[in-house]
Amino acid sequence: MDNSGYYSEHHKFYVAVDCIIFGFDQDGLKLLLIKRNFEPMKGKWSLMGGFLQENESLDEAAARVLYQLTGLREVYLEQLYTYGEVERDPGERVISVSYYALIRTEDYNSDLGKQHGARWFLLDKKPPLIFDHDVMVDKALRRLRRKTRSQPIGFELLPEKFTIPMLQRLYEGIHGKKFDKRNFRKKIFQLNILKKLDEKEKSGSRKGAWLYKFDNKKYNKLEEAGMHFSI
Amino acid sequence: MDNSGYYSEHHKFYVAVDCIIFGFDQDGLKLLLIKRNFEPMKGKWSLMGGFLQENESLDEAAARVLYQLTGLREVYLEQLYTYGEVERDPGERVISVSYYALIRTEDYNSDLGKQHGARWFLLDKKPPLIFDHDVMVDKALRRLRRKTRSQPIGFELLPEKFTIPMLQRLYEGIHGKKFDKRNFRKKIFQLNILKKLDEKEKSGSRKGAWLYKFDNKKYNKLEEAGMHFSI
DNA sequence: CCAAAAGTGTTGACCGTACACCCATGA
DNA sequence: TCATGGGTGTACGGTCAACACTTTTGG
Repeated sequence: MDNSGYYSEHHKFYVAVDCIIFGFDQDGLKLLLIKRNFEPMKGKWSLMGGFLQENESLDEAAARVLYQLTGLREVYLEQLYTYGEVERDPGERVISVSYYALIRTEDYNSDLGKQHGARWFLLDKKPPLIFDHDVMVDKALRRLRRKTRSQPIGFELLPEKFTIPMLQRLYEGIHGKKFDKRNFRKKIFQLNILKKLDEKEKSGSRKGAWLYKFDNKKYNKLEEAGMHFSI
Repeated sequence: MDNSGYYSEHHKFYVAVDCIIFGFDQDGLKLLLIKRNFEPMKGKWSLMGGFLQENESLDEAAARVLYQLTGLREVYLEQLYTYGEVERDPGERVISVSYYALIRTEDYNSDLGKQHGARWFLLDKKPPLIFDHDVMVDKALRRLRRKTRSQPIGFELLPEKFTIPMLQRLYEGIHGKKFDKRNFRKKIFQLNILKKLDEKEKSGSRKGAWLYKFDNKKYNKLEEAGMHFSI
């Protein structure tokens, strides 16, 4: 089918994906950033990004870019927003589609990261980023806050076995405020999506905290029913 | 600045915007659709769209496309999602950024519409659309539902002066269900964003219903304070 | 034995929802 | 006078937020 008659009247553009990569450990909620290795803005901190290729969808491009930096596949990855200001990239006109990812820092392959000059930054200690990347991060955080308020995503950021205090610290990191632990436990347990294990995590305290696993089966049932989780 | 060394390794793509245009009148919530006038899929119903040009941002392109069809500027217009499947447009690879708009059907210039073969369709009587446009509409409706649940957008769909029963019919159209009128009034008035006028609209009933205006000043104050409106 | 984090229940305020009758008027 | 849509108030139940003390144990 030749449609060059119609389509070819129009311009073509570079299309990129940029990934806002969230991670979580005992220090708090973090972002994975890289040192940009080409001009313009070479050497500045930046989100990990890459250009869309001919044979891949946007989702595939985002997954590829994420894989290149972290060695991870099958992670939580969601499209956020598309940035198309004419001068947003001073080098060339580039349309950038942003995605955010939630990964377990423990799974992350730091050798790959080193090759890209990547580093984790606590959210509130993040350096200024190039272009409109700060805006992208801000939007990602707002989306993450909204999503975690209505669905229990965020478990993607925790190790497979986790304690309630860890989960609470995660939610506090995401929302940037403290929650009452009695109310927090109440709401989490009401959802009935955790499986209690017969193990304790003893490194965080003398007493030790019980470990839990996320119960996918129960969660999927709940999701179909259309739950609401209000932290 | 010449960056061709880096950027030019990559492919370029056609980028389009597609507009989901919502309107509202006494019949209910409607969508403005056009008959596509070029191949592939010529003659099929489609969202109004257009290709991104070299000198405009995505937001500008969406506003231009909307203006071309409706003659309206300064309408509520918000980016939704970007579609980049390789085969989504069988004619050529096109990345499409979707936007949704809320317009007053009374303001709409139907002459321009006719030139594009445009027609309003009640949401639940919409024909099947080309490509992934049905998915776009579905996503737009879900976004509209979510937004109108937390912010009183939707007033953009009403004439300047409107009655509470009209407003309720609008919200019922958006959410696809009936609300109790006492509770609806209570919640609307609690927001304190309406100005009661000294006029009645008498065409809808014998008794007549009081007309109201949306009070922008009060609304803006409220919005800063971070209100929540739960229908 | 003590410091430090884990764990546990109750109450009051507010909000959402369900529900039924009178009002004004044109025909 | 009556049919039609507009307009009004209350009571119950559930959910959210505030709040303080006991438990465990390594050092």
